[in-house]
Amino acid sequence: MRSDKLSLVLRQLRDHGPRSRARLATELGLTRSAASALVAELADLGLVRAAGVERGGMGRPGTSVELDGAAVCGIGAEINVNHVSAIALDLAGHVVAEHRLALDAHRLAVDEVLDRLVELIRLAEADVVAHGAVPVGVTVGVAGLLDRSRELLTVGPNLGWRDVPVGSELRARLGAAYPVSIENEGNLAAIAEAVPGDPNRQDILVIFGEVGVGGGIVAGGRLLRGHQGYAGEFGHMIVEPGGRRCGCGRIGCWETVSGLRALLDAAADPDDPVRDPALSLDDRLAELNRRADLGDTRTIAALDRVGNWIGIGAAMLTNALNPSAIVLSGYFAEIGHHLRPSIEEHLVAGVLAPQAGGTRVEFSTLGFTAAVRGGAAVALETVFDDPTVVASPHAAVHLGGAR
Amino acid sequence: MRSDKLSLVLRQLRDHGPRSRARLATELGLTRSAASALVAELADLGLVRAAGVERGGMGRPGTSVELDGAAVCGIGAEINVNHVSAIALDLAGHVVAEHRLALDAHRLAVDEVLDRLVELIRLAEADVVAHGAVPVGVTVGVAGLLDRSRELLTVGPNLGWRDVPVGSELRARLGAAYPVSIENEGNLAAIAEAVPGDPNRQDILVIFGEVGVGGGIVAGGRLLRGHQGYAGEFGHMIVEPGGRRCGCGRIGCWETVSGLRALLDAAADPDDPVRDPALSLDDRLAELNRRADLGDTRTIAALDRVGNWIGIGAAMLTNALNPSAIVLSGYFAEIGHHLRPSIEEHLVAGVLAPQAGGTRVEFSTLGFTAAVRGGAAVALETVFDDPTVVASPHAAVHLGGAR
DNA sequence: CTACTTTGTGCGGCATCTCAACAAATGAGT
DNA sequence: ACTCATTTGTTGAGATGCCGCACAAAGTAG
Repeated sequence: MRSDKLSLVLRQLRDHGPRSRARLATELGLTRSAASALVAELADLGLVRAAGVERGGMGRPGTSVELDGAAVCGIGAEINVNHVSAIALDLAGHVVAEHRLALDAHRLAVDEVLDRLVELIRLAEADVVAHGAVPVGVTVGVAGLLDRSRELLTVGPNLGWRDVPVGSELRARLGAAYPVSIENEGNLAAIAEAVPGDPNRQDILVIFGEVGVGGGIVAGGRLLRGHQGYAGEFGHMIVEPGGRRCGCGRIGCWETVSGLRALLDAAADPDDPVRDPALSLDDRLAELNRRADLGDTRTIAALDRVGNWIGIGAAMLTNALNPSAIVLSGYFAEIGHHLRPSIEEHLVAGVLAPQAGGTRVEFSTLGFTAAVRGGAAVALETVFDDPTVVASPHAAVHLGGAR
Repeated sequence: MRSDKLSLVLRQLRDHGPRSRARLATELGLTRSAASALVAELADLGLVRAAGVERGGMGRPGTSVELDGAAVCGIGAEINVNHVSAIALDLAGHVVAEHRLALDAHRLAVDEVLDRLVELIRLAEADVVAHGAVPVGVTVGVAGLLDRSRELLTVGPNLGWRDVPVGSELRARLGAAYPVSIENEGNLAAIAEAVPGDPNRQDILVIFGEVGVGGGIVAGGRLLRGHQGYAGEFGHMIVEPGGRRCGCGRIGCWETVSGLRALLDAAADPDDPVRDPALSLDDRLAELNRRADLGDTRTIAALDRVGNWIGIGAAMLTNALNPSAIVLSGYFAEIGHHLRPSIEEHLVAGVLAPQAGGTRVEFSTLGFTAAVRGGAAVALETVFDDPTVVASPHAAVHLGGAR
């Protein structure tokens, strides 16, 4: 009831920016009195504040109201092959804390990886509390298949994990009352790219490339999880029957022709220094960019080849989903400049709708923080769903769990 | 406000069947008094009625309440290459009227096709009124791409139509106040297969095969339309680069290997009687079924080949969307018995998630009424969104438009 | 300086939900 | 057979929250 309308107002401010009470009223179909009362309550909760005046032609100018992010934070975390990390975002999306630890998930025991992750979450939480904000929950992204309940990691090929009850393990470490949720990494990256309120970011397809290729689908502003939660495994669509063998055991998976390994195999001989495992991913990609910029034909051909395959796969998905944008993330973003022409060519060629249905090819600017940002956004969603949680005893439980 | 809770109760009855007021209250988080009042109001509107007693262990047994479909009807209609048709479904999903007219949309002018369709809609409407029900709107399915507003048919390759403002044309014929909406045919077929309340029918993929192959996606119980409304064009995913030329001008589209023409080309020589255009589609498929049952190797090989390709495409879509079921509709359903093994084989082989993510292969039982049923369901959704529309003056306008 | 427009707030009224009490209808126990 | 516990459905009192309206405040247009 009340919380429903509060939610409406808070979302309107998030999605469309600062505006006056009167404008909120007309846009949301409320009376000005109701809008005033709701804004007053949100102000009491510390979620909105005054933001100057709104001059708009004749009549008395309105006093603008805007989101006040400082009161609450959501925490996002990630378990990946080479690192664990955590981030805290306030309600307005500003970074309040960021922690990252490099490790080799393959070599360490599952328990140890989870312990390290929880340490980072605790650090982020301490930062949030020091910042004077209330942490409202944590969402952890995992590189693997999570079943419908999103508590059990069925299989994480790159981590080398199988049937790990990530949810209960984390709950045991963080406290049972602490709001913890688990989500696929690609799905979180997709959420991070979907900007609330932007009509061009409500139906998007995020393709995340590293060694593997994954991603997520946002449709109508909502994450598409599928029946069991396995949606978004684009990397294992079979696009080249009779092609190369994939790490998953199949032949011709999309990631065998568009993943990082495919690019390196095509661009460099086994003894090429760019393939030295000691080099960081960023350095390798910078070197490939440099070679392509200098006009090295082999590098350019390799980038074109990968771009072509990305375009072919993207076109299939676009026929099925008609997104407003395809956002390429992970390593794709680093070499986006050289990929764009070949991707767009195959996209336009392969999509039935004229002009490829208006789908634009974009490259993520979030780097490797995409998943954790998405996680924090998921945690914050509880506040937008019911703004009163900030004041409820539940919030005190969170702080209790943090100690 | 009120209509919101009424909507909640009405949907609960639709989704989970008859139940007592007390049960509605606990399931929906209301008090028994509120549930009683809401049920009384729905009964006044003629949307629910008593339905015997509900015995459940100790205590006083409850008086069950169920949906009363008879008061309102939604109308679905369809413009296809060989026919136009209309159907009327009451709130409980029962068929109240059904009309169909064979025609050749290619040879007739656009205006004439629309005139014929409107005649069928008027007939269905008259049946509804004679049945004592109120028609709440009509949704028309069209075999082609409809842009975001779903008023303009951008391109309908099989109809031979381009840039036809179907929405305004129908509104001009039916009356401006009459609630008309337009939707892609495959999308409506998908809605028809998604049964409200059934957890195994909330995330489904419908693949509709005739000469062309199309379909629709239902995710989380809601139709996925995509940014411009072009989602579900599975038939033009390019699965066989260097393969056969498609009617859309591209090469290797999925429908070139799984559409009706691909099956007939593989199963029969050009002079085979099964390819006689005078034969109905049903008769041709019955003949192919007969040959396969008798063990004709060429027919079986052709069916296997089509099944393999369907399985390959279905696997790609399943990796992306993880549906609970893939529903094969149109001509696929008629020969489903012979397609299933090869489809399932390729589905399990091509999907990353264990056991193909639990996705089941199913065949539609709705025949060629799928799209119109989906259209009627869309029209009825306005009643579930706000049950008070039945009593509002708006409903009177509908009747006025029908005269 | 006046007329007009628009914003934000305060107050009575209405609709709707909750809470508590009660009668009705059944099963369980003696 | 009778009583008691349990659950249902209804009723009335009270609380909550939104709407409609009136009014002061703060600007623009002429």
